[in-house]
Amino acid sequence: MSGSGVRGTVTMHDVAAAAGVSVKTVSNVVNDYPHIRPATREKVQKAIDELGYRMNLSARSLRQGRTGIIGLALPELSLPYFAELADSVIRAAEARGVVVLIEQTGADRQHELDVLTSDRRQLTDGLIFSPLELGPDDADALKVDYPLVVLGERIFGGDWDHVTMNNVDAARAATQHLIDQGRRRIAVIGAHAGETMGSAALRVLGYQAALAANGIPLDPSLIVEGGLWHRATGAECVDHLVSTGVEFDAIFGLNDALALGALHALHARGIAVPDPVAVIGFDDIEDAAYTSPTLSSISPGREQIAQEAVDLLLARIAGGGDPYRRVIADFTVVPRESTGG
Amino acid sequence: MSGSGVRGTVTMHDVAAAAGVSVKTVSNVVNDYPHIRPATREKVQKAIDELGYRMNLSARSLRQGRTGIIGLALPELSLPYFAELADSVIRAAEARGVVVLIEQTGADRQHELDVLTSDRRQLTDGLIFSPLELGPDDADALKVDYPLVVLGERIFGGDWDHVTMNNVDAARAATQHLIDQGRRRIAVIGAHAGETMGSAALRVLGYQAALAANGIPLDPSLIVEGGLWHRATGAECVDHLVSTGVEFDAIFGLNDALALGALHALHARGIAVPDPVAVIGFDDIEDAAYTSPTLSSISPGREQIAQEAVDLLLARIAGGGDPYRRVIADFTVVPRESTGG
DNA sequence: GGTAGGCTTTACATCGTTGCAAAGACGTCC
DNA sequence: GGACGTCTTTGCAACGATGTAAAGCCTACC
Repeated sequence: MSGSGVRGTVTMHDVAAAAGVSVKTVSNVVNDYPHIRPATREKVQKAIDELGYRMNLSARSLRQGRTGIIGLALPELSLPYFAELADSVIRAAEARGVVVLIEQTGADRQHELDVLTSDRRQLTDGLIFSPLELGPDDADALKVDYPLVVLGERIFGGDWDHVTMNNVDAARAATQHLIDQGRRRIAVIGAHAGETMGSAALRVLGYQAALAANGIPLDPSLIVEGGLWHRATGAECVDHLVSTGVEFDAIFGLNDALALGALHALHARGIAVPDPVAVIGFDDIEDAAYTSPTLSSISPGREQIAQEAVDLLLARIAGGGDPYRRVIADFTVVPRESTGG
Repeated sequence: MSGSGVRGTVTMHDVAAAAGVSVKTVSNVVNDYPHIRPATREKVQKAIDELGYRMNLSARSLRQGRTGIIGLALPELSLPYFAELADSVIRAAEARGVVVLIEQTGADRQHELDVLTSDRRQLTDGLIFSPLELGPDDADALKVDYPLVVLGERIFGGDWDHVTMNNVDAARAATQHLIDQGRRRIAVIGAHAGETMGSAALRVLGYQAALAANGIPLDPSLIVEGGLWHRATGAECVDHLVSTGVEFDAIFGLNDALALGALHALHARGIAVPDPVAVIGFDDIEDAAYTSPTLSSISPGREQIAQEAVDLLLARIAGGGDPYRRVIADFTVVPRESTGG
């Protein structure tokens, strides 16, 4: 405990005094300024160790205009996909020496807008933003004066970096996988009517493309609306399908939560999976490997998305007016029991 | 965009100049100092609005020694219980005007120790800490000079506030629930041999108490070790049970992830739930309501825990040398299909 | 009319760090 | 021997806010 008085009490001044050098020299040592005589560096380091000096980060932030914190805005952590994404982002950030401040928007449009202009942006050097409700009309709101990386498919073409995946291709692959298992009456759950951007719209496009490529007619009654992609919604969609009496031999949940809800509802009605009804999800959350039956899904390259997002953001924070980039992460189909895999 | 130049460019000085008052008066207005003439307040507010002034939080932090950020250290967000806990903590914090910096310890002892002394503690006004690996021997490490609220059951009796639940009673209730369904050969999965503190030990105690209260003999072969409370561990525990040939008609997973893994393994072996084997978990994560069959569990009052933790922490940050408190959250048994409910 | 005392406002120093520019130290080269 | 260039170190002035203490302004009361 030598020298460690009240918290934050030891300043560079104290270290400088103890080491017999100027404050600036201490600063230089701490910041690895190259031109320091080894003997000096040693003296200073010794004083630092003895006094237990810790740099005051607020002071440094004030001086440098940087906090070392990045923001991550997402709908909510209780959605497993976003929890896992946050996990990956935090790990990636930690590996690069920054920390993460998480803000939940609750998938509320106004809240998503607020996050962009919140006072908290002061605390962060940049923001990784995963909007669910903003649309192309809100592009102006994204014209912010701090580094921004946008995740997802809702808004394009602005002055920011973008990390996304090929939703159309991935959904096509998911659908093709079902077709390969001999399914022809494939329901999609979680569609968003009227949208042309966003994961829902793009994934439905992929679904339609796969059907077309296989000469399977599109039956609109197999496309079920579902606003929030929660488990409960998935169950409701299945209830809807069953109650309308449509025939179907497979379900494509536009995300895993929907698919989990679907599994639940099918089970409750005594409909077995994968026969007569196969199910595939999207996101490949951890749960998918532990449901009964296990859930086939699309793995969106979560780690890759997180790392790319953090890298892009940090590069932007570091400066350099590189052109804004759009990174497309890889996906893979993960077959499990729910599609007979 | 009037007046909003480069980010952070508008300072109190600018506002003061525009309003024709001193910088301190601007500060007073911003901080709701009571003795300000309405006319002055109005002038200043007008200047603030026109210039788009935002307070520089780094400067305020430096001056006040507070950042408005609280830390939350937990094992990992990809464990649903902790994701949901983080969700609740962030909401509670937001309602009280502070933000949350999340650090993952990966359930690694050294990492848990590091978090307590990390440079990042400089950025936070206090810490909510949910250790998994620290034990009573590490109590000294928790003697920190910043506000600390500890969650869980691993360490007691130090100078910090504590939010926990009655693990023994809750586990007893879970076990009693199984007994009430006529079960007598109840396996417990996820036990930690040799521990006397911690959720595992306490929950096993509750389990034993329930057996004793019902005159059911304790069979050690029904207590299965399992270090990390992940889904995979739960599956392994069941595999172990089955392979040793022990007879059992119920499984008590010491948390829901274990129970989910157990459901998975039982399903894979064609053993139905709840008959012949009933399953109950602990934590009542969202998933529990959507598994097939749905999973009975113990709801630990997550919201309450989060709110109490944030309140205690903020009270401690605000000062006042109140005696350290220990809050015990309420729990409820949530019966679902996996126990025949 | 003078003054005590409360309400408003202000100037200044300060929080702990880093950028800047310049000073000092030292060796080299002509 | 002196000028020059490089390596080290330094003092000072910021960064943008707030605490302190004091000054100015009123009102009220004697």
